[in-house]
Order: sequence, then C-alpha cells, then structure tokens
Amino acid sequence: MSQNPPPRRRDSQATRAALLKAAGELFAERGYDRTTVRDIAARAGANQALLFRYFGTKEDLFNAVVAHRGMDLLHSGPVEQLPRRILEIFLAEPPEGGDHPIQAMLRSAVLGAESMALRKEMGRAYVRSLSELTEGPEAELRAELVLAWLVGIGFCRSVLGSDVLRAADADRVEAEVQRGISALLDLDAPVTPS
Amino acid sequence: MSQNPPPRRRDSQATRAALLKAAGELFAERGYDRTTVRDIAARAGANQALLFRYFGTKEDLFNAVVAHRGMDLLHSGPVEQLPRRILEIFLAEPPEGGDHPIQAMLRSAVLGAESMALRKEMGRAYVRSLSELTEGPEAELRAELVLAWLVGIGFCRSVLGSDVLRAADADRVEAEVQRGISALLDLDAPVTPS
DNA sequence: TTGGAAAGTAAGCGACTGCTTACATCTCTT
DNA sequence: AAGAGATGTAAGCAGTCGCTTACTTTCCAA
Repeated sequence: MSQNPPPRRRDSQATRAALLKAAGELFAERGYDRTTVRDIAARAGANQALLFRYFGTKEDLFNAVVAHRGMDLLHSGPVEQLPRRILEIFLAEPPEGGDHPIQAMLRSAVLGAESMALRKEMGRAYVRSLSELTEGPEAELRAELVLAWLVGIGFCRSVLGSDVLRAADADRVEAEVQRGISALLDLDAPVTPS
Repeated sequence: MSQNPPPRRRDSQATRAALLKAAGELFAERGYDRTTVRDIAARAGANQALLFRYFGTKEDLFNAVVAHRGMDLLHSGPVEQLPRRILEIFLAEPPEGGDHPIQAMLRSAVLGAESMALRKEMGRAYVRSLSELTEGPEAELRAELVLAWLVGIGFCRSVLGSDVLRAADADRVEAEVQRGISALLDLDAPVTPS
C-alpha cells in the first residue's frame, strides 16, 4: 500500500490524532461544558490554535470524537453480545474503557442541533441492531428500552456514583440484567430457570 | 395556627420561593452548567444579588432545589407504584412534570462533593424503598437496576431525545417496563400472562 | 539552494461567568 | 415620628471562556 514516510518532526496527522484522543478522554471524564479547549490542547501537547485549525469549533471536535469511535462498539461483535459489551464499558474501572465516546455523551448535554442529530443517529443505529433480537410490533420499543437500561446503568454508575453498582461484581450485574432483558424480549418464552 | 399577615410589597419568603422555582425549572431545562444565575434571577423577577444572599452559592442553590422537592416523589404513594410514578415524570411532556429535580439531576454533572453526597443519599433512599419489592441477597442490586432502568428511560427520552420513546404511548411503555421489572424482581413467580 | 506552503506558536480580544460591594428604599417597632 | 434592620438595586471586579490574529519555524519540491 503506502510506503512508510520517515517520521516527521512536524506531523499534522499525529497532532490531530493526539487532540482527538485527549478530547475523547476529557469529554468522558468531565463532560462537554467542563472541558476546556486549553485543557485538551495541553493534554495533547499541542497548541490550542491548532485545535481550531483542524476541527473548527469545540462542538465540531466533540462531534468528531463521537463520530470517530462511536460506531466501533456496535460492530465489534455479534448483536446477541451487544448488551454485554456495552455493560463492560460502563462497569469497567476508568480509564480502561472510561474514555469511550458513549461515556462522553452521558456526561454532556450539548444543545447544538448538529450534535443532537449525531446522537440521535447513533441511538437509532443501536436500536436498529438491538431490535433484531426480538419480533413483533413492539420490537423497536423494546430495543429502545434495552438500550435505555444499559445507558441508565452507566449513568447511575459513573455519573451519579452509585455505590451499589460500583461495588457489584460485573458478572452478577450482567446475569441480572440478562434475566430482565430476556423477559422483555422473549414474548412467550419462559424465563430461564435457575 | 398563624393568622394571615397582610401581603407585603417586600416579601423575602416569596422571592426566595420564586428563585427556588425558577432555578428548578432552568436546571431541569438546561442543566447546571448552562444555567446562569442571571437567567434564574430574571425568570424569578428578582435581583441576582438576592440569590446569593438567600442561598450563598449557585451550587448551594442547586442543592436546595434538589433537597426541597427531591423526596416528594418517593413518599407520594405506595412503593409498588413508585416505578410508575417515576415513569410518568420522565414521559410527561414538559413543562408538566419537566421541571422535577430528578430531571435537573439528569442534565447536570455537578462535581462538588456536597452535591455528590446529596445525590448519593437520594439514590440510596430510592433504592432502599425499591428493594422492599423483592427479597434475597440480590435485593439491593435489583432495586438499583430498576432505578437505573427508569433513569435511563428518562435520559434517553429527554436528554438524548429518542424519537421512539417520545412517540410511544406512556401506557405501552409502562406495560413493557413492568414486565421486565417483574421478571427481574420476582425470582420464581411466572411472568404475568397476557 | 530557495521559495512557498504547511505546521506550530504567543498573545490577546471580546464576551460571559459567579460573586461582591456600596448604596437606596421599604417596613416595622417603639 | 424616628431609628434600625430587612429587602431590593446598580454597578462592577476578577477570572475564565471560545476563538482569532499575526507571527515564526520547519518541511519539501523545484
């Protein structure tokens, strides 16, 4: 493919990536409003003027973060395991998976129309996938409820700081959630007996 | 009791209440960071200096809002109907129930230790009540998961702006959620047949 | 070697933030 | 009626914010 060019002392692609990474981490840690462009540039080891040259606006940068890695999780495995994969991100101790754009979205109430549209689109994609796990006219609503559950667990755990969820073993949580999800999705199937 | 004093042209209690109400509405609409003390004072029809005289700090005012009406919902009826009552707040079209402090908390990622403690305490109170609905060693975890579900629904609906949840009939949502909750809480009981 | 574009930097602008201060006005008690 | 405390007001301080500008340094092709 492309031959490796010698590493440059000045590499716009590298600093762009560094800014993107730092922004993702900080947005996930503090949320949009409490993250400063100066902080982002500092963590990236770059000048803040470059942030605006490469991304235009703080909100554009936020959207870039979300769009960049937001869909990875969705396509990183079979749909049946999607709830489990989402849970793993939310229950992991930061910063292992704590800088995921989903976490950034939980902490950010960005008002801009563009950001809202991006978030809605992502939500729809997840719901569309999850709705494959059930049938019937309520399939979409049920998929939305599953997503809402996972989101709520992440929110209570990492934003509200629930001690119960923080102390609980991830496997136990997942077992309980799986029980509820199964009951919600399987119309006639019996609840999995213990 | 106390005889009605004639209405004063200057009434500190009234303006205090007006500030509290305006703050509750705005925090619920925009979240903590995007709400300005000037906005609060303007909506309350008061001078912003009074806000600091009566409440000390913007964050203290936030805590006052949460503490003032935060526990009403919990004690407004029997525990069995608590999930339904929470859902009604989250699914109501604002501003009917849209200015509830719970909604304000969903939109606010306040970092102060005092606010965090207040939120945790409220969460624990709700979990303690909800855990009466089930038994066994996992009771607390299950109660937390129920609360997380309701919170997640509210978050997806009013912060992320989910179209599915916005368009769905509240009764349908509640029926589905109730099914999942029952399965989660009742260990051996069968799922309520249709 | 050199010229011009790309990459990086320093400094600051204007607006807005939470909060304070110094002051005017009202209300009630004596 | 008068003094004092409660209530309301106008103005501004100091700091931070997102973003821009004018500039220097590096890189690479010709």
